[in-house]
Amino acid sequence: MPTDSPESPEAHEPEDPRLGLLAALPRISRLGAAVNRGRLVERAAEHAGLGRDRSAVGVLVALHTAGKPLRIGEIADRMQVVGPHITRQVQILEKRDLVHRIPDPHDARARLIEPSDAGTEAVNRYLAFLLGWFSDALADWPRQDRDDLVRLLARFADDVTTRLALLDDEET
Amino acid sequence: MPTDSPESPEAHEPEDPRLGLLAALPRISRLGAAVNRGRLVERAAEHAGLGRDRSAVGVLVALHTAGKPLRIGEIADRMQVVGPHITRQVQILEKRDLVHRIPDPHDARARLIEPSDAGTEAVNRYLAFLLGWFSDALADWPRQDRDDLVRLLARFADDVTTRLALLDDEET
DNA sequence: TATTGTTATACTCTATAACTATA
DNA sequence: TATAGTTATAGAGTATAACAATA
Repeated sequence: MPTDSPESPEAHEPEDPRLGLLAALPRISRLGAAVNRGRLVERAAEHAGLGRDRSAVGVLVALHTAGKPLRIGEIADRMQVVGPHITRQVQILEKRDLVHRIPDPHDARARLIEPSDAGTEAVNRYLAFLLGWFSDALADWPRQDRDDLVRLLARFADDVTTRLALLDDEET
Repeated sequence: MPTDSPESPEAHEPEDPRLGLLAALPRISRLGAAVNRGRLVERAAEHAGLGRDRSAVGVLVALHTAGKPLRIGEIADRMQVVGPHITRQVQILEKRDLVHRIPDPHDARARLIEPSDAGTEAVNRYLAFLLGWFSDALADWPRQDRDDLVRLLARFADDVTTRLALLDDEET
């Protein structure tokens, strides 16, 4: 029995939005775990010939998403990790010829990280595998719901990303 | 230029649903990272007096979500990790008196893990902090969008969880 | 014999600190 | 002096294998 309902004006009383959100948090967590470190992504990586280097795969995905070569720092920001971690993942990827380092024309301190042909092909296979799996999961959904989910989820994630950046800034 | 558009019959041509999904994947990943291991959850844990034990916090959240004592194996399943990991996190939590082990009346091999009063209070503060932050992020959204997001996200996550369980089963 | 959990061990992920080179 | 990146090191997160106790 709710303790904080000073009035109940109508049958369609809008419930506390926090209740739905509370239920959503663990689900976001599980979803994130599934996309970041479950057997599904393990399989996808295997299918793409990427071994079991989750973090290095993340770098390739970040490069794919950006659609252009990125500096170490940019990759670190997008992945929400610190620089040295990316330095090492990139070294691993470079040893496997999945990425190249090219000089940044605007700054001699930095290098741009660019996927090789093999890297591009691998990340494409990786994403195609994941995409197929999630498409199957949504196959029975009404188109409207599917569209809404993708649209709202994108907006939500972008809002959250923006606010997290503010949080980090204010920490400095 | 798209290479796979055999026809363009109308302005509102429904685009390939995979395109939106492709854009959604990295966002799910970022969202998951924010909820599972960013500075936000670090702050929330600090605010709740839970130190920096992300994984142990996860156990407390799992217990809170379940609303009842859970066995080690059940916690591991819900968190998508293996048993020994949970054994250790629970040992840490027990040392801090944040959980208790009680015998499982139905099976002498197992024990049920139950949050202590301190553990319950801590996880409540933790979730309240997170919930407040996410509520703020959604504060400017139209109520309809907010409701849709929460509803569709929950359904999606549950679908995915079900399908992941099938994946694990078929691996055995 | 199968299942629940624990112990022991090792590998991956990620952060902090100290440093180098360029701006 | 500030910024981009690297090296070195340490700690958290997580898995696998071998085992114990109970079903």
